[in-house]
Amino acid sequence: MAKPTVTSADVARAAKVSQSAVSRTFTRGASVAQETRRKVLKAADELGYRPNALARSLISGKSGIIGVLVAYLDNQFYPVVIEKLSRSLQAKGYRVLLFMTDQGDQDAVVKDMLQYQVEGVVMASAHLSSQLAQQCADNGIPVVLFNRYIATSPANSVTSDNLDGGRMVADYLIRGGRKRISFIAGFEDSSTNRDREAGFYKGLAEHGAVCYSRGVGAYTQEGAAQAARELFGETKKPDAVFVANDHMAFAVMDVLRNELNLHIPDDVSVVGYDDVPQSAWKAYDLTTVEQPSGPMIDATVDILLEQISNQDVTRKAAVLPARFVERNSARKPVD
Amino acid sequence: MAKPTVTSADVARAAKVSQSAVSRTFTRGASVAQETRRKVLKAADELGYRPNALARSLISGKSGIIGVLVAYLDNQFYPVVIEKLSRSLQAKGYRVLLFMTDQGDQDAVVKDMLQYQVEGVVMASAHLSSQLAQQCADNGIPVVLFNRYIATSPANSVTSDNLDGGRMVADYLIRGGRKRISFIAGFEDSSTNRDREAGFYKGLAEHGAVCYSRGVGAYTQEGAAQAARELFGETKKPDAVFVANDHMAFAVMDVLRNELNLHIPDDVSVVGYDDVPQSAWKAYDLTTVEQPSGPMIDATVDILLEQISNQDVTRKAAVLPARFVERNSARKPVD
DNA sequence: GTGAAAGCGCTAACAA
DNA sequence: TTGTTAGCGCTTTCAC
Repeated sequence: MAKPTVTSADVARAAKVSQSAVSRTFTRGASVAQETRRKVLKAADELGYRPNALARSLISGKSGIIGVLVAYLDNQFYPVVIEKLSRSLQAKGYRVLLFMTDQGDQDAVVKDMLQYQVEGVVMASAHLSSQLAQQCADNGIPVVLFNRYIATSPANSVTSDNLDGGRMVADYLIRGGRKRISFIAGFEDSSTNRDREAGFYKGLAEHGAVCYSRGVGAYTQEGAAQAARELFGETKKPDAVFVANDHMAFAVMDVLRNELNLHIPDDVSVVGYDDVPQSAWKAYDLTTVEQPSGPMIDATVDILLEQISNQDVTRKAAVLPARFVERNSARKPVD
Repeated sequence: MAKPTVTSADVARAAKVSQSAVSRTFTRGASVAQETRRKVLKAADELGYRPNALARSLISGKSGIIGVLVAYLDNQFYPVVIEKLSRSLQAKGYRVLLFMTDQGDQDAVVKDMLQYQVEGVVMASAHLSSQLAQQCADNGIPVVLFNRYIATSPANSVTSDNLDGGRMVADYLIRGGRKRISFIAGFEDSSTNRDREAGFYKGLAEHGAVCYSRGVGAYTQEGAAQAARELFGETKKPDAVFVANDHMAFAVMDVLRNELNLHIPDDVSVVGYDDVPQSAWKAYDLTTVEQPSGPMIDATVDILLEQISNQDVTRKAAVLPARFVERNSARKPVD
């Protein structure tokens, strides 16, 4: 288990060249003669040399690390995002330093990221004090708030058009002949929930309708299940429910079917939001609104890389179009 | 957007102490006088100083970074693992450098991790050339193969008792009165699949039974669905099927119910493996075998940290007990 | 194209 | 306890 730590100096010695020649050989775009390069690579290979990225970062001022902050991975939307983000960043030559964070320790986490000289930060944490993004901005580090925004923050944001998405849901349910349409919220103070709910109400209003009843699921399945039990415990039950995300919608469907013996979509229409992979699973076959995670990731990476290279610090707010995905958990409009 | 990069020297100057005094103040366990520490902290706070972790790592030889390699996050088992692993490591003062890897680029990824001076590596990638783990071992970096093992590798491994798990499934199905019991495999060359399958056959044999038919799903839902269609396309259909993981089992259940109009568990018993969160969702209510992800992560972190601090490089192979989880996708033994 | 020399920001002896 | 002094392994002028 020897770990002799081969350095560029060792390689230089073996190849009988200067240490800088070794450095140049491993630096893209440096001018090295064919022959020198060959000698260096040969020696490096024999010694098992690998450049120390930390030392390189120290002097170059570029760590090649992007910090990613996530609150939880229960909702499959986030694993999908992490996978795509990670792959995209890797392809561009960056690495992901991943942090899971609860509300409590966010401050320490951001501090830690900063110490590791991350070149950019992606925050997909639901609760997010606007101060944290500010802290990064103060250090000149670009931040992208993913799937959330804070109006007062200097941070960039990438979201999908939750307002329009909510509106589409309302429109679809009304056209499907629904009369008593309810809503189960996520976190009431999250931007995603606010926009989806506002768009939903607007859509109802366009048809002269209003929301029949309302519960709060706090983006958890237990919360959503409980909210469903309450909303459907009334004598005059809703005939449709818009749930603020798919993750909660699955729990709602389970309660409606298994505890309340309601038939979906005949007795009640259920619509979710996100279009996570499970929505397409036949046992749920959930009508929902797609958040285009691919394009959202692309936008995130674009903004980040651009702000890392340029000093352009214009605040960007990308809003990608939402797409209604019709499946079989909500009664279809007859038209 | 100034980014003046405050260094310890700047703080020293402001606090009128030496640069080393600043360093000591930010080094746990160093001896600094109350008064000195106070002055330093005050100056640091005013200047907005944060120690550069990269510089620190360079000299201390400890990066505080653990590399984590994952192949894909479709199967919810892995997001759960990543979340727990990440939280546990953070709590112990380490950070996670996350890499998604396909078969093709594994080599480059490991090279990259090594360059970043990771202190340990967790590999949860399904296909894994034993050579990679070897490479890390050569550099004296502890490696834990998570949920997989390679007999010929010097790497540690943490798994659950897949052999016993497979055996329990066979036993349960037989005791449930099943006669034509089939198996849908994952990756045939993965250790998880090999052990689950071997244990399963052994369990059948103990009752004098054999496997009725067999398909391969390659741990994908499409593959599993196709395998199910084939196995159940025969005139004499199976009356039970053990699917090598939950992720595939959901797809199998969907095919059985929606395409073949079979009733679960009356017509056919389905048993999965992993006990991912979705298994408890009522639409599936999948009987399965739990892999204890919590204890598995604990073991992983323990092994890693111990080998990082000690030079004890004894190869460890932790095998945690599996637990049968009875739900309602398989006919229950009457006993 | 190449080598010498000067650091990047920090920790860790070593004296004082 | 404190300051001084070497570097950690690398990139990057700068002459040659």
